[in-house]
Amino acid sequence: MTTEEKIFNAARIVFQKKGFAGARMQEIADEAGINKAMLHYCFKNKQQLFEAVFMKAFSQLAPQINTIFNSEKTVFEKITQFTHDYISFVIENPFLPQFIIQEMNNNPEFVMSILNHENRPNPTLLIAQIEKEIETGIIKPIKPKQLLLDIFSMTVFPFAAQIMVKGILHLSDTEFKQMMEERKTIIAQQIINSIKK
Amino acid sequence: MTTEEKIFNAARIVFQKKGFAGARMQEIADEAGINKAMLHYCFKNKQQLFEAVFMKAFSQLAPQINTIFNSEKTVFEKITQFTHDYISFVIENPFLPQFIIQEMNNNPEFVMSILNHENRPNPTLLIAQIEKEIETGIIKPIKPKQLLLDIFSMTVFPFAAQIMVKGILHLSDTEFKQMMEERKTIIAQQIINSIKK
DNA sequence: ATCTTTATTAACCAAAAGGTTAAACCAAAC
DNA sequence: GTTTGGTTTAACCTTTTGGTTAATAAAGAT
Repeated sequence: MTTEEKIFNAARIVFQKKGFAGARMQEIADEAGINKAMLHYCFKNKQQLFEAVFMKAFSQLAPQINTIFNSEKTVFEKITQFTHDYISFVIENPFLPQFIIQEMNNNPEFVMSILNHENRPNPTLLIAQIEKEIETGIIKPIKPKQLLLDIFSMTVFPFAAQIMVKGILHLSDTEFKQMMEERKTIIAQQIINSIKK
Repeated sequence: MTTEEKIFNAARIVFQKKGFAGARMQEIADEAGINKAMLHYCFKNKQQLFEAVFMKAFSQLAPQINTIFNSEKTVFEKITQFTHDYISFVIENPFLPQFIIQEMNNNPEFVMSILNHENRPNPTLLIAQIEKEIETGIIKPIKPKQLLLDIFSMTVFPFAAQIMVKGILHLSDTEFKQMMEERKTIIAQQIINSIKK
């Protein structure tokens, strides 16, 4: 592992745990097991290091969504596949959702600039498809954007609010993980069940 | 408005926008229109000022939940009332969910200590009730905790991830607010529809 | 009026944090 | 072996930040 990779991984860990404002360059250096000056040798400054980490995190999440949303499947198939794949991915990266949401709120300008080009999550095609299937009579007349919001809410929220969820529902780490495993299939069933005609 | 109230309100605004680590005492003082030394005259230090703000925020959210969850209504009525009332409240305090979730993740020790006494959200009664209604045959056989998680996810997530949601679904402030108004009734319909026998 | 207590401020302080520098290290090239 | 280039570090610098202090203003009490 190159020094740059060591720094990047350390930065990812610290930024995801503490957020941009709470993270300390010294802590990142310690985590990486190198001198603080090396951070600035490899990355210009804290902001740029953070942007590298954030961009990576975001670019891991976003394209997945598009691939599924813009495939040739039916809406029901897409919902089933998305919830399953997304939860599988986030179980392996449980800090990502909270990290992205938090920094989006604390740093909207920077994040919006990312959202404006690249392979950002783009639901327009899926929305059109939902409208079509509503006309065809496959799906009940609902608002597509509300449906999308439901899907995202049910998949992402439990991870974003992980600590609170564990606290209120009295879940151990393993119980939580097991609930999330169940959700891989439950969510799609539940949603499809409530919108199919 | 007393000076202490001015400080508290200013602190609430700044903490909710920037989080604990990102907030600056000077910024809070400016927001309150007073000298920085007054902060320390009224509140011992940043941590205590933050805890006051956080506690207030949390104590606004939590008891509401209990009142509804432990009332004498049916599960369907509780779901309907909770989603409606909760969204109404959060529309007026749109920064609260993200604020609480963020600080829970960044400061778990402190927050868990709050979750351990007081009138914390306690779903045990509601869970028992759900199990009973499943036996009675009113509700399909589902896992109560998954149901609770669905309800929270659908109500809270859109506010916690507000910026991202607006960005991805291309919503203006008013469009977002209108969607949330709709959700006051949509969510309960959707959930009840998918779990009633 | 004067004294005492409570608010409020400007100026200051020490520690923390991000960032820089100049020197040391260490490989490969000659 | 010495030079040359990129790495790495210890020590240092500057700015920011939370927090303090000592002096001032305002408000009650006597």
